[in-house]
Amino acid sequence: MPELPDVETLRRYVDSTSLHQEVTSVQVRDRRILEDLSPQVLGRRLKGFQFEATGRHGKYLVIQFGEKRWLWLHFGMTGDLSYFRGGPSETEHGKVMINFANGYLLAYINIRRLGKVGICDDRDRFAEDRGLGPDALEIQPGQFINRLEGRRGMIKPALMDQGLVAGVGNIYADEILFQSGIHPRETAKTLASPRLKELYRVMKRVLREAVDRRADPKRMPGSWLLPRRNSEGRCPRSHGPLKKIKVAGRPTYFCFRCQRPARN
DNA sequence: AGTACCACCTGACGGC
DNA sequence: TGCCGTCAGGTGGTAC
Repeated sequence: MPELPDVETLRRYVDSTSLHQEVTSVQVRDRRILEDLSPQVLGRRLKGFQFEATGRHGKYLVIQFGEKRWLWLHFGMTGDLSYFRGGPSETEHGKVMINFANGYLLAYINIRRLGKVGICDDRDRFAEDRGLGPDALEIQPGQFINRLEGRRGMIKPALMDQGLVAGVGNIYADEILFQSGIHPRETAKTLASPRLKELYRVMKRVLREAVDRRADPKRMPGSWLLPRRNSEGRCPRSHGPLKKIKVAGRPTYFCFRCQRPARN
């Protein structure tokens, strides 16, 4: 799941469920999820504190629990959160369970365990320390164009490069390129600045609309690629069959009519 | 600088 | 039914 719109949806979920209640204990079912942190230290740091505020940078969710105390979560490909009343045993794939004084708990779920959870004390340096570029919903057009133009590589991997722009993953990269009419293998260098500006606008619009729809594929507009992103899918504009290729090792869907590769 | 490939993981699915 | 290969919305490392 978790690209920017999914993580933003999870952030709002935490806001609406888990703030301003005392943490009574923490269980860690799989310590490999923790980055440079033992379950004991995590429990000790959180116990007695309350979650006060949330933030997000790209695909990272951060939760403040004190002055200069932040819990950060990355969800990998299969991460999720669930807030419920009951015992931690009720979530088979819950890897980190945070128990609150009201008897509810917030479970960090991750089937494939390709995610990480950690603690940091400097929110302002978080993105920099992890080598993340500006958040895709915060980045300014000039910044975006500067970061992409002149690159010799393909546009799709550039769009997904978290060091350039943070938040776009495989699914939304396909959507953004589709709506921009850009072939995923096009080199960034061949995209003149007006086209990059258009790409920027489409990126923002797609991500905002996806957030508005709570990142739920069933809610996405019929004009989007996302709901048809499978081997039988057809382009919502040209009605031609979607092509499936690998770009930078990732499955990539596009419409060969609407997304013509530029001939240099 | 860019690319290709591997590794980390588990579960779902199609083919035989 | 059951086994097996392949694939999946992420990232980091390595080698060319």
